[in-house]
Amino acid sequence: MIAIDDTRLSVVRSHGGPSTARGPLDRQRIIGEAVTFVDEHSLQELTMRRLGQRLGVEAMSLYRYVDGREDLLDAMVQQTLVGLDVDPHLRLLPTDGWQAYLQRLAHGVRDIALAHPKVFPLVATRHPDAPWLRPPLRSLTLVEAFLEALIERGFSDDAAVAAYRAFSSFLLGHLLLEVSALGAATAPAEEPLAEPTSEDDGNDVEEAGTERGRNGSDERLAEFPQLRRLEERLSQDDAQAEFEMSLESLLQRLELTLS
Amino acid sequence: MIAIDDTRLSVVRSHGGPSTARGPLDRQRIIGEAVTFVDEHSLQELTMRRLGQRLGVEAMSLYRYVDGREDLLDAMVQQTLVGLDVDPHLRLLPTDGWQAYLQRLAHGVRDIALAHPKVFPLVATRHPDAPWLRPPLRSLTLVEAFLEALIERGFSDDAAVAAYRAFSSFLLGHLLLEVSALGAATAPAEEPLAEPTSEDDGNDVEEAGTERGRNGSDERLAEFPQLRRLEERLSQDDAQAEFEMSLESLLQRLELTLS
DNA sequence: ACCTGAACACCGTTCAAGT
DNA sequence: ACCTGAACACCGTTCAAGT
Repeated sequence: MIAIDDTRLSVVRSHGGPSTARGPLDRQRIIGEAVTFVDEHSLQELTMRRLGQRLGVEAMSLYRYVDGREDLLDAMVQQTLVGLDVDPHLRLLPTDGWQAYLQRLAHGVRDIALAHPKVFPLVATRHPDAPWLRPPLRSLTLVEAFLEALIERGFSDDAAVAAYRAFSSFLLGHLLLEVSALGAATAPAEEPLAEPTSEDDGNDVEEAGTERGRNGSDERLAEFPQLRRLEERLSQDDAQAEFEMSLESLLQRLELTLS
Repeated sequence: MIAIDDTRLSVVRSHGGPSTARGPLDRQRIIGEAVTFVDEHSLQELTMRRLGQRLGVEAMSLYRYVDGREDLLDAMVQQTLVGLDVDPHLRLLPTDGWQAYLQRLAHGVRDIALAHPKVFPLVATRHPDAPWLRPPLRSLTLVEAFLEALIERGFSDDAAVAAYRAFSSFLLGHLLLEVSALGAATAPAEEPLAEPTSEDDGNDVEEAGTERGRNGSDERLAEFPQLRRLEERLSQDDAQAEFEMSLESLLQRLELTLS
C-alpha cells in the first residue's frame, strides 16, 4: 500500500481509476508542472491541454486557477525567479561590500538561467509588470534590495539607478547568449522526429525564384576564410569563465562611477 | 476576463482593387509583409491565415514559398538583418580603425532593433543556424567582416573571437532592454481591443485562495521605500545616451586586450 | 504554374451541467 | 467546490482538385 508519487504520469490515460492523485489541484502545482514541462520539452509544446493531461485533469480545469495561457507564462517567469527574493544566501550581509552582493546575485540569476534554459527567453522578453522594471531582475523585492545595497554602500541615487540598468543588460546579454548556445547543443527537443527519407535521387532542383537558404555551414564556409579558420575557436567557449571576467569588469566600471 | 475574438483586420484591399493585386506572389513579398504585419500588430497575431488574407490569397498558398511558420519566422529574422550585410555605410573603410567600424555596426543593429521592436525578440532568441553564430550578429557575412576588421587591425585570433562574443552580448542586453521598455510604453498592441464592458462597478472581489498578483505598482510600492523614492528616476531613461556610454566603455575594454 | 476547398488534427477559452 | 462535455472560433498544414 504505497502511494507511488513517481512522475511517470506522462501519457497517463487514467480513465479507469479514480485519479485522486494529489488532491484537488492548485495554482502552485500547475505552475510548477508547467515549468518542468517546458524544461523537458519546449515552450512551443506547452499547451493547456497537454498540461492538463499531465496533471490528470482536463484543460478546462486549469482556468479555475490560471487566468489563461498568458497568465500562466507570467506566473512561470515569476516562479523561476522567486528563489532570488527569498534565498538568504543572496541577502546583503552587513559584512560584505556591494561587489560581493552583486557577485552573488549575478550567479544566482545565472544558476536559474542554466537550470531552466528553455524558460529563460520568457524571463528575458516578457513585458515586465512595471515600466521601470527591467528583465531579468523583475521583482519589486529584488530591485529594492539591489538599490538599497548600493545606496547604503555609497552610491548616489543616480549611480544606483544606472548600475541597476547596467547590471540588467549585462545579465540579459550574457545569459541569453549562454542559454541560446546551450539550446543549440541540446537541440533535438523541438522537432519530434524526421523519418529517414530515401533521398539521393538527385532530383532536387533548387526552386526557381525561391532561393531557400539551406546553409550547410560547411559548404558555405568556403567563401569566408576567417570563419573557416576560426570555426573551432568560435565553437568552443568557456561561458563560465567569460561570465566571470565580464562581471568583474562591470564591477570595476561601476566602482569608477563612485568617485 | 474578456473575449479575445474578432480582431477586425478586415480585408485589406490595398487600393480598392479586387483581391489579385500584384501578380503571382513570391517569397520576398510574403516575408516583407510578415515583418510589417508584426511591426503593426504583434508576433502573436501573426498567423498564416491572416498573413494570407493580407496578401490577398488563402493561407495555403503561402506554403508554396515558405516552409511553414517556423521557416517564415527565420526568414523574417534574416530579412530584418540583411541590411547590415549590404549597407556600404557599414563597411570597414581603409581609413578608419576598428573602433569606428564597431561604432557604426553597433548603431546599425540598434537602428534595426528600434525600427522593428516587435521583431527583435525573435532576433534575440531564435536558435542561430550555426552553433557558433551568436545573436544578434547572425549572418556569416557579418561575422566574417567583424573578424576580418579586428584581425586586420591588430587583434589576435583569440582576442577577435572574444571581442565578437563581448560585442554580441553587449548588443543583445542593451537592445533587448531598450525594445522591452519601448514595448511597455507602446503597449496596447498585444490585446486587440477590450470592448467597453458596462461593468465599472468596482465589484472586483479578490479571488479567495488564489493570490493573484495584480501589482498596482502604486499600492505595493508602500513597502519599498527606495523604489518609491526612485520611481521617477527609474522610469525615465535616455537609452540613447546610455547606449553610447556603454559602447564607449566596451570599446575601451577591448582596447586593453590588445596590448 | 499557381492557387484553393475541403479536411485533419490540433489550439485556447467559455459555460452550462454534472458530481 | 471542483471538474468536465460540448461547443466555438480559431490555428497550422496537407493534398487533391481546380484554373
